[in-house]
Amino acid sequence: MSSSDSAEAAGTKPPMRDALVAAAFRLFLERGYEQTTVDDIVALAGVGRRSFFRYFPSKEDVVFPDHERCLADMTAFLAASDEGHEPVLRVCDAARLVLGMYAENPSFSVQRYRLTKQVPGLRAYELSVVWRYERALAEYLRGRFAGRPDGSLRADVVAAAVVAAHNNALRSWLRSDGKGDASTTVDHALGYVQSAFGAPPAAPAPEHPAEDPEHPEDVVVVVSRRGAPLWRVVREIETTLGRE
Amino acid sequence: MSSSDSAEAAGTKPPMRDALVAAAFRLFLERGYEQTTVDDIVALAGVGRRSFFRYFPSKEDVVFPDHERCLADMTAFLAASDEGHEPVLRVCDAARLVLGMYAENPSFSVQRYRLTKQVPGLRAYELSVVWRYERALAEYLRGRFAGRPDGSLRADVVAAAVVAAHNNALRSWLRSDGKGDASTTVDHALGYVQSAFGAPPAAPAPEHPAEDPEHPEDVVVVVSRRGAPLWRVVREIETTLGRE
DNA sequence: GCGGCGATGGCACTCAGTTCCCTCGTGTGG
DNA sequence: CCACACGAGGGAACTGAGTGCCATCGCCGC
Repeated sequence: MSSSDSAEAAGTKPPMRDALVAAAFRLFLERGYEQTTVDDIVALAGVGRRSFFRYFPSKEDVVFPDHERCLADMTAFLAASDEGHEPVLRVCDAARLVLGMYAENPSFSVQRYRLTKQVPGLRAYELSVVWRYERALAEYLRGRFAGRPDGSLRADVVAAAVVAAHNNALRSWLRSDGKGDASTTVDHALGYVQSAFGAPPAAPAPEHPAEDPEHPEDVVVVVSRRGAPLWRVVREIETTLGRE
Repeated sequence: MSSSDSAEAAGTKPPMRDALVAAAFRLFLERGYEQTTVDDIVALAGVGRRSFFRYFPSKEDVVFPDHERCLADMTAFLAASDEGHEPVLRVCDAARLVLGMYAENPSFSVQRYRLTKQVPGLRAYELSVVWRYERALAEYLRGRFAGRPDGSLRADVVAAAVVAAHNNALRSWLRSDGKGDASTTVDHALGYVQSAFGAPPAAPAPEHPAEDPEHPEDVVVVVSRRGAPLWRVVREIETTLGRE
């Protein structure tokens, strides 16, 4: 955003912006989001009404004051990725970046979660924010999957799955008032997505001594194939091994 | 919605609602969405301003006049599903239901697509609509996956993947001005999701005579497991069989 | 004819968001 | 020292979406 540009570059934070966020959340928690007008917020913060809209293009934006910066961080993270990184793993790490932002201020995140949960307008706004994250992931994957058959489809589906897994873990963490360990939960959720799309789970610490990933001689598979499609074989193995 | 209740029951359509939609789209296409006020619409339709908001709770709703009914249809479809239906396959069929609504009026769908593509407010609104579809799918899957480990996570991820695949195919169809066959495209996209989540692709016409899905005796798998995770085994089989 | 009653129109209001202009402090060149 | 530009903030007035309230009209049963 325009405000974070100069602020981030100079390292100084505009006190007015923070004052507006603080005033807004006090009123939102006291009497509810829709019962609070912008005039109420600026009156409490002691600033002019016009200044509110200088810092936040809409009333909803004050609820998500740092998503613009986080989105920029994620975009930069993905742009800095090269061919050496496994694509699905990379977008999972990008998702972890977002989780980190939530985990920085647990109490603030929990308050906001309670707000967005019960205010339809804020839920809709949050959707548009999440959509931009998902688009960023999908765009990155689209570039990495270029050439593969159904590259664009795979990119969209994987991005949606990663975002869904991230949000599932995040919401579960937020529902527990930010008490537990967020990264553990999200690692597990993203591991499921990675396993579903054939990518290795994020370094699950090999238990066996000196296992060389180049020579998977500890995996011996004998398949007697009589025309069964792959999904049938996979399901057979899943039930045989007893659910991963 | 309130209006479609009585209309659907009686089979008669309120002419006023349709007149408002027609007037709105004429103006939206002529001078753009944001350049058209609700007063313009009601003036062209020859009705009172208050009546507009009786039929459409917001200006955005007039762009999606039948999604409320479609969402109800999908909910009913899922509610009518019993244990006999494979869950992932079932939500894919539910997604096809939505596609059918778009395919009913190709020209209208294409016009709306062009509109939502370039108006941020409409894109945000469409997200909230899509979100409700996704929630309906996820709720259904949550019920079907109850008991499985990570049932809620799987439900969210699969629902998101199905919606993403559906939207990818739908948008590709809309970009081609609704010329090609929409269901073929979406079948292919949903087939990818089904294969990714171990569910059978949509009835790929078994080549072998009288294959009984209850007795998969034509699949013989022998796995010598020495601590390898499932994804390694699956990858091994994939390379062995040569990519499905 | 009379009294609901549902659908509609009309008016006034709130509030988000924008436009335009003012003020004030700060620096800068003459 | 003064004039002037400039940027941050303040504030009045405006547009437009959405709501509440009430009057009106047509229709139906009695």
